[in-house]
Amino acid sequence: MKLPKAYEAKDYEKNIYDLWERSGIFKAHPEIKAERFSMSMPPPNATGTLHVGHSLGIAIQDILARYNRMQGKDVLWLPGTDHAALATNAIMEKKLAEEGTNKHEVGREEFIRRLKELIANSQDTMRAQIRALGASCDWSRERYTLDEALNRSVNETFVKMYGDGLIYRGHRIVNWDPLLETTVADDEVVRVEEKSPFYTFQYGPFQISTARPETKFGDKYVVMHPDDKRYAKYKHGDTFTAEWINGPVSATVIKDKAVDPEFGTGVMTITPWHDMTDFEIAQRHKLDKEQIIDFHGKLLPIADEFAGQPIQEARPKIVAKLKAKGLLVSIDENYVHSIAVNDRGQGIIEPQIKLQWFVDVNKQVVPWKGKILSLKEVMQTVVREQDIAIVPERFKKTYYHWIDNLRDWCISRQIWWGHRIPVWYRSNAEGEEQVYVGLQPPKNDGSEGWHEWEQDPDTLDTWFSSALWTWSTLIDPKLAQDYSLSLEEILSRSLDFQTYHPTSVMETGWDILFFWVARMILATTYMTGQVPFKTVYLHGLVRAEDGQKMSKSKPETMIDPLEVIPKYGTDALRLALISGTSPGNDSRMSIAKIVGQRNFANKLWNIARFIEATVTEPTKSLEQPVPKTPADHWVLTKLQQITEGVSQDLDNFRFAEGYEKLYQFVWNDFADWYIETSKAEPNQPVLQFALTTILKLAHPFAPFVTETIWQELGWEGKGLLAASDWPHVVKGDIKQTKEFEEIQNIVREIRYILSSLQVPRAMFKYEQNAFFHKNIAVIMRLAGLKGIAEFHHGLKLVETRHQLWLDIDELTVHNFAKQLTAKKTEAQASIKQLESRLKNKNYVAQAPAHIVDQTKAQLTEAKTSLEKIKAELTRFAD
RNA sequence: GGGCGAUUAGCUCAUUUGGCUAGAGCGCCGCAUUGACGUUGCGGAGGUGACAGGUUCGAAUCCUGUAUCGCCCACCA
Repeated sequence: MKLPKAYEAKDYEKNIYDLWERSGIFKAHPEIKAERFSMSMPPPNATGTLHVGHSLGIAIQDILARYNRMQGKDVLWLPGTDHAALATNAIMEKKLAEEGTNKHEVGREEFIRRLKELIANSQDTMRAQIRALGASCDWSRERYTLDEALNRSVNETFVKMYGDGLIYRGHRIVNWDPLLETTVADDEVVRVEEKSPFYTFQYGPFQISTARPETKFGDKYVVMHPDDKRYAKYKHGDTFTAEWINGPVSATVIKDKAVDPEFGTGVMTITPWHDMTDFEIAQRHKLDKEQIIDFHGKLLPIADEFAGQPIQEARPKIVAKLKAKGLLVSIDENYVHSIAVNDRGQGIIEPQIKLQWFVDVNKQVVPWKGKILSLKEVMQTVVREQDIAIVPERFKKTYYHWIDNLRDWCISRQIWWGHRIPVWYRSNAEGEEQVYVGLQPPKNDGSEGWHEWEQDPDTLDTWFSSALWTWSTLIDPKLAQDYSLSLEEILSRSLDFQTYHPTSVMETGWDILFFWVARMILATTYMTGQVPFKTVYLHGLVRAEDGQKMSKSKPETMIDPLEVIPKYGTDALRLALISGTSPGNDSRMSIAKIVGQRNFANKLWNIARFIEATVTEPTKSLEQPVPKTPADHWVLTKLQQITEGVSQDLDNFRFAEGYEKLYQFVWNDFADWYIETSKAEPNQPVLQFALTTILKLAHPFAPFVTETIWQELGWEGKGLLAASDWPHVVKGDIKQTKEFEEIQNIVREIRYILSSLQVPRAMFKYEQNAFFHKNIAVIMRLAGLKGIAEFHHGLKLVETRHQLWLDIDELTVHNFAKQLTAKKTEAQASIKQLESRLKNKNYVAQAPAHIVDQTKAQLTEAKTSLEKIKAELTRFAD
C-alpha cells in the first residue's frame, strides 16, 4: 500500500481509536497473572468541556498507560466523571434564573431530575473528547461520582467517621456564599485585593477603625492587646457606655493578644458572627455573638432603620449617620485589604455562624501501622515515611505546610446537587430531637409522640466523594447493592480493589494538591488502611503564549484542544504539551509549538514512506537483523542507547527528556544519517527493525501516527502496535560503530569546507587503505563529492584520522586559511586549558580516574589536530 | 509576616545525584534542492548560566547574601 505524501491526522485518528477500543486492549484483566499498573483518571467535571489542562494530564497518563502496557503489565486506567456539586448546581440555578424561575419554585426533585438529564448529555461529550485525545483507558470500568456504589462508599465513610467521632455537627463560623447560598471550604475561598475606604470612629473613649461599618450594629466589646500601655488604665471587664449608630450601647473592655497594637489605633470592636478572628476571640472569652447580616446578605432587624437593606447599599448611609452624629474621626481612602470570594461562582464570602458538619482532623482515633493517629498525622506520616512519593519532591514542603495549617473541614453544603448527608432527624411535641446516622433511611416506627424522620437537607462537599475515588471506583457495583454485606466484606470480595489498589500513580495538576490529593490520602488511609497511590505526579499549569493564565474571559489566550486536534492532529497537541516541560513547572503553549510537533509526526510518516518503498521483502518476525555496514552497527548501537534512555526517562517520569531523546534520534540521527546512507547501501532487515523500534518507542507519546503507520505497513498482519511489546535491543559492534562515527567526522568536515568556500561539489583523492575502500562510496554520497581525481595541491582534511584531499584551486583554498587559523587558535586554547588541568596535582590526585583519563585523551586528540592544522597552514606561511 | 519556585542563546525551555567544548526547538545568516519529507536538506552565527561572595581539583548545579519576577499560606479591626 502506497502512503500519501503527507500525514493527515484527521483522516485516520477516529478509525484508529475505534480499532483500539474494539480490540479490547484497553481493558484490565485482574484474572490473569501479571505485574499490575493502575491509575485513576482524575474525573473531569461531568458538565465541563475539555481544555488544554486536561489534555496535558490525559497525555501524561496515556504515556504511562501505554508504556506500561507495552512492557507486558496488566494496566488499569480507570476513567470517570465528577458531579462537581457547586459548579453544576450553579449552572442549573443560572438556567432557572434565565427562565424566570428559581429552585424553590421548581422544587428539589425537579431540580435534580433536570440536572441528571443535563449531565447525561454532557457526559457523552466528555467521553468523546477523552477518546479524541487517544486515552487508552478502560471504558468498561467508567465511573461517576454519583454512582450507587460510590454513593454507598460516601455514606459508609460518613457513618464510620461519625462513629469514631471524626465527624461532628457544630455551630461554627463558616465561609458563607450569599449568592449560591451555601458554605464553602476554607481552600475554596480566594482572596482578592480591593481598595476601600477605612473609617475611624469614636466609640466611647476609644477610636476604632473599620472598613465594614455595616457589621458594627451589635458591637459591644472593645478589644486591645494586654500589654498596650496606651490603654493600661482600662482593665479587662471594665464597662462603659458609648453613643453608637442607633443610640447608646453598653460596652465591655476585653484584653486579647490577637490584637496588633501597631495596626490602626490598637483598639477594635468585634463582630464574632461575621469574622473568623473575632469569632475566636469571642470563643476564648465566652462573649455573646449576634447575627447582623442574614443569609441573603441583608441587614437584620438589629440594624433598625437599615434592616432589610443589602450591605453595599447600607454602608454609605451608615457612615453618613455616624458622621452626622459627630462620631466619624477620619477616612483613609487608600486602604487596601483583601476580600474573600468563592473560587467557584464569584460570590463575596460573608462569614456566618451556622450549624454545620465538620471533619475533625486532630482527633487521634485512626489506627495506622500500629499507632493511633489523627487524620492530620496520618497524612504527614505516609509522605514522610515514603509510602507515597511526590514528584517533584519540592511539593512535599508545600504539602506539609498545608497540613500544619489545616483546620477542621466543613463538609456540609446547602445545595441540592450532590451526595445527601446520611443523617435523619425527628422531633417530638416537647421539642426534643433525635438524630439517626446510617447508610439507609431509618424506618418510621410510629413511636408515640414523634414526628416522621426527615433527612438533613444538606449535601456533602464534592471533595468528600472525590476523596474516595481511587477505591470507591474499584468496588464491585453488584456487591455494593447488598446491604447485608459490610464495606469491609465488599472490599475483600471486589476483585478490582484487591488487584489494583493502592493504585500505582496519581497524575494531576499541582493546583489541586490540597483540594484533592491530600483529601484522598486522608479518606483512603482511614477507610481502607491503604494509601490511595504510591506516587503522585504533579504537572504544571498550561499557560498562554505570553505566560498568562488561559481564561474564557480572554478568548484570544485560549487554545482549544477541540479546534487544534482536527487541524494538526492529536499527536501534535500531545507532543507540544509534553515537550519542554518538567514536573510541577508551568508551561506555555502556542500554535507554533503544535505546528513543530505536527512536523515531527509528518517526519515519522515520511521515514515510513521511504522504508516502505525500500523494504521490498519485509519479514514477519524480526528478532535479529544482520548488520553489514558500519552504518548498520551504528544505528543498532544508537537504537539500543535510545531504547534504554527512553525507558529510564519514562520509569522516572521524565517525559519531556525521553521524548526529546527520541526526537533527536529520529530526526537528526536516523533520518539524516542512516536513511541517507541507506540510499547507497540499504540493509532491509535493519531498516525494518529500526522503524519497528522507533514506532514502538514513539507510540506512547504519539499513539495515532505510529499506529497508523503500523497498520498501513501491515508487517505484523492485523496486530496492533498498541498491543505490541516494548522494543528489545540488538547490539551493534562498537568498533564498527566508531568507524561510522569517523565517516560522519569526515563528511561533516567536507561539508563544512565546501560550504565555507561556497564550492558546491568537488573532486577528491584519498589515501589507499581498508577504511576508504570499504566506505568511500558512502562518504561520497553523504558529502556530495563529485568524483575521484589526481591532483597536486588541494585541501587536506585536518580533523579526521584518515587522509583525504579535496580538489580545490589554490585561490579558493587561500580563503580557507582564515578558518584554519581560527581553528588553530581554538585548538591551542583548548590544549592550554587541558594541560593546566593535568598539571594541577590536586586534580590528578582527587578527581576520579576516568575523568582524568578522559582529559588525557582529549589532550592527545587536541594535539594531533593542532599538528595537522599547522601542517596544512604552512602552505599559507607567506 | 512565613514558605516555594524562577532568573541559562533574540524567544520558549532543557541540562537526573557537581565532571566531555552548557544543549534543543523556534527565530536569524548563508547555501542547496524535482525521486521519503519545503511540514525538506547542508553549513553557520549566537550564552560573563541575574548579581556578589564562599566551599571544591572542578560550580549553571552545593552554601550565604542581594536584586527582579511569579506563586502558595497566614494576616488584613
